[in-house]
Amino acid sequence: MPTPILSREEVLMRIVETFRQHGYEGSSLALLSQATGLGRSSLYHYFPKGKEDMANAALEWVLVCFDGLVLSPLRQTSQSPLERLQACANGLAEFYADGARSCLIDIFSIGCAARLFQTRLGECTKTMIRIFSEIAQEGGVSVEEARRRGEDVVIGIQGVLVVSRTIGSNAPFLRFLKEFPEQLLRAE
Amino acid sequence: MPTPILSREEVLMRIVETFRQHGYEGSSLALLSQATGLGRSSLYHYFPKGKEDMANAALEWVLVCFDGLVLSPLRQTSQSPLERLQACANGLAEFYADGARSCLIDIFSIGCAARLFQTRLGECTKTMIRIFSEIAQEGGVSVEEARRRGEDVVIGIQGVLVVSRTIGSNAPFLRFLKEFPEQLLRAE
DNA sequence: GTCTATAGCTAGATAGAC
DNA sequence: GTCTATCTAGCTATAGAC
Repeated sequence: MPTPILSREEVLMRIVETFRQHGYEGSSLALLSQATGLGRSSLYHYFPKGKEDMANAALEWVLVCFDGLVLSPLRQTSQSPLERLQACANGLAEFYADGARSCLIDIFSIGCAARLFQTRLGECTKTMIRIFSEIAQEGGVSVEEARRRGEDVVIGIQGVLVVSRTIGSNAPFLRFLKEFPEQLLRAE
Repeated sequence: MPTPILSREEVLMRIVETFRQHGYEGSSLALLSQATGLGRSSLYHYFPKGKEDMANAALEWVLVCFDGLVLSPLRQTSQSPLERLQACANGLAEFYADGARSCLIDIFSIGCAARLFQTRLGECTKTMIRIFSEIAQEGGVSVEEARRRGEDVVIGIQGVLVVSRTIGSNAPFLRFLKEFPEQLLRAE
């Protein structure tokens, strides 16, 4: 069969999807090979250290995507904090496919992947909390309260993904997206 | 060596702990054997269908524990809704070891365990939402709003466990426990 | 860069002695 | 009930031809 030419980004997207669905330990090389259409050897060509390399690249790539879709709208200082948060909500909807996708930060915090990635995962979570806190502060919320609300938003994102996944419905996810911008900025 | 006599409950607790830490696919029979002190053959004696049997028993057992520690305080109709929720918060602290333990409902919703358990996991999540909603209604919250807040509590529990786990701190978990009873019952 | 082949290991599961 | 031994299958990873 003719090898379909996949860009590195397309390969990474499919690897990410596999890890999201099956977790680190559940993503065998056979699955990753099938998902990317690349043979085992090709995978080792792109990722010499094997599965750990793929997971690392997947995590870094997904963080780039997350930044582009979810965080960069928050930096559009030409818009109001509420407008930026609504754009961010749209980014979240796309990034998580309306709640159908899991978060790799959650997935990689389980099992032996946790030991490999825990430092990075902690950094990411703390960064997300900080960024949402800063938006709340821009919206006039006091420093301490903004810090709590930023944490609450990240808690909400992770929690609503788990709930939506377990009940097999995106309704909680969609409700969360609709409500969190005003929750973050509400008067104290 | 003399075989330590473990009750079925103690065995189950250790199996649960293993699944919580390593996930379904990451929990090899070797790990489960080591965690329980039982040889492979003994494990198959107690759980004839192997790993799937163990995971099933672990899930059912953990639900019994959760009911005893977290949900049963909510049924103490001699107390006010707020008092019951504070007792429930204490139960959550014990059940999740102040946020250090993961939730098996989250863990089993990933990978091939998801296919095995998704119906049960959905039931559990929906039941939890319903129970917290009912407490909110008892506290005077309207039906629709109580439904939303019950969902928010379950979202909060799952989310704060993920956040606490990834940043390696129980501070978010402890704050959540302190705040959620009044959040659930607050005036509309 | 992709292929086949295979090493070397560990997985889950089973058999039969005691 | 627990033990040792073992099966088959799948795993990650590597080697070498093309």
